[in-house]
Amino acid sequence: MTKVMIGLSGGVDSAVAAYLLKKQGYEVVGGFMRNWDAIANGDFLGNPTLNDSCCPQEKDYEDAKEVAKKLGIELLRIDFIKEYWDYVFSYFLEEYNKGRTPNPDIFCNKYIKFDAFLKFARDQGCDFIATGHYAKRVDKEDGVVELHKAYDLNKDQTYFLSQINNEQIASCLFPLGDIDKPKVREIAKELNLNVADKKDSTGVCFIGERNFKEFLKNYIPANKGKIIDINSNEVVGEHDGVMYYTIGQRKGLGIGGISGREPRSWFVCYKDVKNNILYVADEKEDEHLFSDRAIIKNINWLAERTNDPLHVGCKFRYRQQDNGVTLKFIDDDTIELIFDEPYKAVTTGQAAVFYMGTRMLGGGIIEEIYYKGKRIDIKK
RNA sequence: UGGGGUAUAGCCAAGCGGUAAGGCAUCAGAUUUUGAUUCUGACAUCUCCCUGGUUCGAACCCAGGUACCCCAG
Repeated sequence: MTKVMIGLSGGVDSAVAAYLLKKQGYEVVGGFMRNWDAIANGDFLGNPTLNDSCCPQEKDYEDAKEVAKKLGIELLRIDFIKEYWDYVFSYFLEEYNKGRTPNPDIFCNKYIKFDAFLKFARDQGCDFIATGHYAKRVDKEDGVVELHKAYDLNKDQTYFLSQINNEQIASCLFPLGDIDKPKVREIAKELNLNVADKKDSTGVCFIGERNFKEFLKNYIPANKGKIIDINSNEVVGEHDGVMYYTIGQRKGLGIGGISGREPRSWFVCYKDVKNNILYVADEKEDEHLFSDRAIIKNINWLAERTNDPLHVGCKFRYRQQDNGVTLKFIDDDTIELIFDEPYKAVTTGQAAVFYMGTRMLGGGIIEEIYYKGKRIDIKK
């Protein structure tokens, strides 16, 4: 009998995924990962649950235990706190310190859920791991395994899986690939699962929904500086540290009305890390927010390598529509992207993920961005 | 201590005798397994710098203060 270890998070998605696997005839065992320890990791500022008698992760664990009991599967608990810090969080901090905006969850998948956890599962004698991600595994006749967008395009999470390789994909099952979220909730209700109505979790995985700036302050000290209007060069406000902001951001700038000017919303369009200056524009469609070309590094390519330019769909952030781009390999680890038209707020450190139809071809990390021939992510 | 101007929520700013527009910011909620974006809602009620006065009624009129700004010195 094929043995599968499902990552049970204590949420509704993985619970239903576990049920579906069982129904399909697999021998299923659950694995609950714990990757963040607020006390050990010095996570105090802005931590709303620090003083709670039971931290939310323990609540999730209790939920997962109840699900496992109900489904009649064994549940193992694994700590990856050190691995998460070493492979995901230290990278995350490095990126922020460079003034970029990383996506930790993509690296959490690459190094924790689809690597450390996979190894653990293998040691436990499992043939596959499975998760509650919304993504579809497609097995071709020739043995090739492809990863496609989920049937529920609204919940599709292939963006977060863009750094896992073919070998990892081949070792993983995604039971939710062909059903949508409402159906998942429905199944959970039919099974009378305790988590049937549990709210979807958001925020950085394992850390959760938080005041992000306060969270970062635990690791990146505040450093006040000027906010400058990129168009007029006037000082229009003061920030707490350029690291806390990201390109395209509107909230949290604290810029009020300015005498003699029409009151408008301001958007971050450039971060001068060296001089600790935040550049903003007061127009939603300001030219400084756009770019038309990018260099992508850390390429994880799942399809056949091509030297010819390829026109594909590209997401520069989660839940964004596919943007048309022409992709060209510079070398194995570098891709140049020419955009069909200028796109807004493409941000270094974020992932660019490529699609051909529903198939995810791979992805990489946005390294440099250009507009009209000029590099705009560094040096104004 | 000559002249002129302005004082309305955190910031801009309407209002010109009839019972405080709007925007920005902020906060809350929705959306969201990154950071953002987006959407919805809340947000001056011993109140309009202070003290008096006129009036049925004043942020708006009058008088006297106070603060700041500008031009002359």
